[in-house]
Amino acid sequence: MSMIETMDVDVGEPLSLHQRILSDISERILSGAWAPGHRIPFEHELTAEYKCSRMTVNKALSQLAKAGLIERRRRSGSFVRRPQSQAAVLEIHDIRIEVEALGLPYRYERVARHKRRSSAEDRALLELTAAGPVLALECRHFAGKRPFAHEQRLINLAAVTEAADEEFHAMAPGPWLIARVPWSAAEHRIRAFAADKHIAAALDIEAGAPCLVVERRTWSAEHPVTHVRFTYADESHTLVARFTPSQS
Amino acid sequence: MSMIETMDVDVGEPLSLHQRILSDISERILSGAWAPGHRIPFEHELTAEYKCSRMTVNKALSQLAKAGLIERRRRSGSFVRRPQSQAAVLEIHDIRIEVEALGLPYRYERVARHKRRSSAEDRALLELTAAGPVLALECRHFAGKRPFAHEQRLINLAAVTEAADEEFHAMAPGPWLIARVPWSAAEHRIRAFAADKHIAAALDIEAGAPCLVVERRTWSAEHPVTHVRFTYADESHTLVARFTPSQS
DNA sequence: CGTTTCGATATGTATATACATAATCGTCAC
DNA sequence: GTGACGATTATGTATATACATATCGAAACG
Repeated sequence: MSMIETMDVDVGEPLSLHQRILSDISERILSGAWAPGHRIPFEHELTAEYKCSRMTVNKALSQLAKAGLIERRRRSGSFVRRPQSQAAVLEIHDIRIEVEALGLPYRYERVARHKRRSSAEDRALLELTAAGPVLALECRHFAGKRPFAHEQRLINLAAVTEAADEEFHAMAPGPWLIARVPWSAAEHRIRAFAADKHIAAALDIEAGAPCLVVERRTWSAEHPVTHVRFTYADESHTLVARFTPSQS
Repeated sequence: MSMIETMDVDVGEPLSLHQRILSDISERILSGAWAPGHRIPFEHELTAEYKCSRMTVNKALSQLAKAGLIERRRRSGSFVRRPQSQAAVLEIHDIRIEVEALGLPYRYERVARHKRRSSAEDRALLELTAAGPVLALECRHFAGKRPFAHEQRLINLAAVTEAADEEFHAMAPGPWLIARVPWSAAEHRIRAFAADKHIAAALDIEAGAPCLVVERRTWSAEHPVTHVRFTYADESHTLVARFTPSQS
């Protein structure tokens, strides 16, 4: 307990053994040391290398397999996989958060609200099969004095009955829904769009200006909940999606 | 073995026990039966319910925790978490695949190729700190007779030396790189853009038309590899991102 | 009354073990 | 040669067990 502290092992945090195996192997794969197709050591070899039981190694390798980094074949071993499709994680934040991240004051405004029996168009947007009551909303989100985004939303009242009595004067429908309805699936469509007259007026931009449009459909346990279309005013507004191979 | 087959249990595939626990619980959470904040049964209770060992239950719950559906607290139990940020998975396919999925013949064309010492702009795009050789490429991707996408790419030759001698006449740089360089991280930026003269000419569209632009930066084990900007011609071109809570 | 200590409890991690399952290899009979 | 078949091998799944660790709550104590 004197000078032996000079060991150059960087302890950092005390990683659990199975996490150490996991990060060891993913690093070797991602650095290219183990190229795609390479057979990684058998469980019993790793058992020896890390001096642990097969269960621990197995848990780590199973996780790597689930993350898509390796492929496991019985009797043959485990092999480094080539990433097939570039999948990136797109974080879609609440607009208030986005605006406040820019350091600007956020303001919300409800433009219109209609309760109606779903039209054919409504049903197409919500992917509803049967007719039923829906709530149609139109809102604006401001960053400082300027309109930041325009929101057109449909809520399936059969799935969210409490929404029928909500005016959405003070609270935006997004956060309101998130707080109430557990959502099990969502689909986003992203595209470029030339502002039409209505949108241009609402966002105080020129007609024909390119806008980023994000449409989201949300389900809660098989039931369509809501469809929303956000149109962003700022031409330079960007969405960011990252891919970093799943670690733990 | 006669009429007892009328049991309304849908067997489907023989799920492993721990997968059954997993999907059971996630369904109860996503359907709202167990609301956010609800304490789910203790491991020893689930052990009794499913008549299995604690290890099996533990494995399933740990997975749910990693997927972010529940939060585990020692001594207190496991609780349903409120989804905090909407994260969706964006699949970014190779353009050839995208075009062929539309049922159209795909064609690739290299427009320009320059090898040069990196400019300040190049370094900014690649997030390079030091100067070094880069390869700048400009390409077009066709769907049938019409231009589908325009590609502007920079390759960091310090990281991918073999690219220096490649002409990219027949093969697009995307698949070429994928086949050679293991990438460990990628960042995508998505935005709407009004076509300038150069892009409009390359894509055979009108100047000022709204285009979807996807920029991707790729790293391989800490080294910047490539930066690419795709500009899509078709105004109705959409990216799709899905979120479905991680199952297995 | 406040603080400290300690036991109970639920999860976290690892082991040794067992048997199932899939795939490959070698052998042997035809 | 070749086709069938059993042995071998690596992974897949589950169990019982053990001990570590964080934390809550209640009893003990100043």
